[in-house]
Amino acid sequence: MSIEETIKTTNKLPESRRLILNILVTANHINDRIGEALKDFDLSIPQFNVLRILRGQKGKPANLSTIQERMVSRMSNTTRLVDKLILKGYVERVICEKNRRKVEISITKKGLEFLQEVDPVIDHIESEIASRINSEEIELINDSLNELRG
Amino acid sequence: MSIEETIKTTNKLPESRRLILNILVTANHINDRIGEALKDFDLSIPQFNVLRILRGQKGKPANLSTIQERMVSRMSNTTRLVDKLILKGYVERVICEKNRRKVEISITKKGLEFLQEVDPVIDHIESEIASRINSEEIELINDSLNELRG
DNA sequence: TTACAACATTTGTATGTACAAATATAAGAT
DNA sequence: ATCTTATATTTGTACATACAAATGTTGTAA
Repeated sequence: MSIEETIKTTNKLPESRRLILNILVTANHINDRIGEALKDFDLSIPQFNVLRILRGQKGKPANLSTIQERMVSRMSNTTRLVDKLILKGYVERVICEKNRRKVEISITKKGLEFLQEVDPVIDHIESEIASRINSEEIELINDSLNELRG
Repeated sequence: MSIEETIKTTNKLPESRRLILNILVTANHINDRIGEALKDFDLSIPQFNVLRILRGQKGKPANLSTIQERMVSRMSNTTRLVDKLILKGYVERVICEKNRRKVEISITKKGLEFLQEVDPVIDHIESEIASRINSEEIELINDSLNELRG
């Protein structure tokens, strides 16, 4: 379905706007699907991303600014986001000995086990979406999107 | 800059996740830029989209569900969003005579004039972003993204 | 050592959004 | 006419997010 059909506009859009709208609408579509799947796990998308970032640290704890710069969507309150994950027992927070301004955050065993449950569900959605186009097309999009971000 | 560099991960990502992340990160980048520009006009992105939808109606008023289905990102409280725009004098709301369940919403003269001020700023951002790739690439992305949404 | 700037996180407040329940109207069935 | 179901919007409540100010910490210069 074309972007015009999707947002039900009959107006002729300039090339640049068509592209931008298409990216935004597609991103929303993806977020909707992933967000819906995560709901079964009582997890928001930002929470899920924090957990994946922490797992990617492979044991090495991360501080708040590290998490923030790796987030897919930058957000302004990582403190409270991490609080939620601590309440659920998925992460823990220790004040850094060397630099007491910093806080070391790491994923717990429970968090890792939980992620292992969630992963296949999300992987499945991501694969299903991506499988609609072939590898060459994927590579082309990736290259172009990298350019667009400048 | 590759998606891996952008989100600063050293882990090898599967092709599908690279694509998905790339779309999401690029969409965030675009939203950040547009959102920042709109801040000068005291307008949020959803508010801006509602105004553009109403202008697209070319005088014909729209009801809430019409607005909702045309929104780039579906949202669950169009009533209050419209309230904000009414407070600013950009739109007006009239209860439909024929079907009193429906509400007819239309953009005011002030709203149209305001949009004319905002438009060139947003157009400029959209063109600047899109100009980083050529028309063929844009068309390829558009086609592929349409496929991805299924 | 004190003072000051830079840094890292946290908190307060306002605003935005999601979801479900409530309201109101319309259309059709009995 | 009354009851039920479907439709369209609004409201209540909880939660999320943005932004700025506040807190606490470190390093450095007078």
